Amino acid sequence: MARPREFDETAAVESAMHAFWTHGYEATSTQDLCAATGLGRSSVYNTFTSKKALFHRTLTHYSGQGLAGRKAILESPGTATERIAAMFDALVDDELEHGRRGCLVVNTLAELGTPDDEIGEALRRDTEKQLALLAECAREGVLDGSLRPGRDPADVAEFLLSTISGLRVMSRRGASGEAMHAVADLALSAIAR
Amino acid sequence: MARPREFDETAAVESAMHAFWTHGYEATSTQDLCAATGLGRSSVYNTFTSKKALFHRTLTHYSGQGLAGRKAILESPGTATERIAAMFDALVDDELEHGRRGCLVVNTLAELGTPDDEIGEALRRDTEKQLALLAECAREGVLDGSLRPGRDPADVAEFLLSTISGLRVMSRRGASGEAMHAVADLALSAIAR
DNA sequence: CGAATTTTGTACTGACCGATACACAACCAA
DNA sequence: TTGGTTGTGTATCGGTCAGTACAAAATTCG
Repeated sequence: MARPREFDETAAVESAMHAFWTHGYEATSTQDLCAATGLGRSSVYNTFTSKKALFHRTLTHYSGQGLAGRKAILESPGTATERIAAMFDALVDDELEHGRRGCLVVNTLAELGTPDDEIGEALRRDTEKQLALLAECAREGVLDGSLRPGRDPADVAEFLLSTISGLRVMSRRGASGEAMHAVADLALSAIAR
Repeated sequence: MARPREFDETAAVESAMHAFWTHGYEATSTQDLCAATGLGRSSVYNTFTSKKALFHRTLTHYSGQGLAGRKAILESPGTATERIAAMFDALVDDELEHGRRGCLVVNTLAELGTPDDEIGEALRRDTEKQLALLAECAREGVLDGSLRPGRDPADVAEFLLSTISGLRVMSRRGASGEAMHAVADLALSAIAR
């Protein structure tokens, strides 16, 4: 072995993540990334190869964290309806507390679409996992009687993810917490028993 | 007077609009705009002042067109529920036909947030007008009996706009037409009698 | 201690960015 | 025809972009 790193790689990824999150992919320059992480250019390129590779790293980190948090909420005790309501509450709270950054995945989808590269693949994978998580919850809701039966759980999952995306966009445009809660409540009323 | 323009200004705005729409604000260079419009740099800058000014022009053009189309649908004959369903159908058809560009306003909100300048103002104004249109429809729906009463029309409008945004993001990530229709149907079921 | 290996800081690369300068072309009014 | 005015094409501006070259610094192992 040789000279050791003078920084924490995960911390650097998180700093870069916030830079990309608030300013978007294109508008975040490599200089911005150096400033955000506190690293020199050499360290950034030596560790992360390229801007795009660092963004990909950032995206998978974000996705992993987000999915873990959502999974924790959707697999907590209570009826499926209660858990979905808690998920919406957490989303709104998060937006109000952290300055309406929206969702990195949604922001990236809107800015870049679904590119035919590893970025697009990361976006697709995140979407699939979110849908799987939500569909499972929809199935449980029918069993525990808190969700209306008769709908395809996959459709319910798509509806919930669409509502989540809608709320993220709402937050991005500065909508009030009350308005966001009202939207979540209406969405819930479409599927709750 | 002097030498006349050799191009149609509105056509140039529409060409620029499609460039911004598909690639985003930052990723569209002034060279791209010249190529898309067929104009030289001089003509672009002489006519539109700057990239940002052209984008603003593009955004207001988009907003005006979009609002006019939506207004035509939401003020057509039929119950409010039928008209809202027609609006969703038109949105899904539009996305399937035109290559999943999403909505320029949603894409811009996600990429730039709500900046404290004329761009942000244009985004806010579009949102306000969309909400006003949808709220009026929600009010009519209660009167004609096709929408469930008891909800604040402003909340219903926020819910519908959120669903629209969600569908636009869905389209951007490549969701199927069936999935989008299912989401629209579920959203409608939350507010229809 | 020194040889090998990796990180770090500084300087730099060519390419492209948005925007401009300016000569010239094209038109109208007189 | 001529002078005034505006549009267009070409060349170019300084600045910033993502990425790299390379030497000095810092560590482990022999």
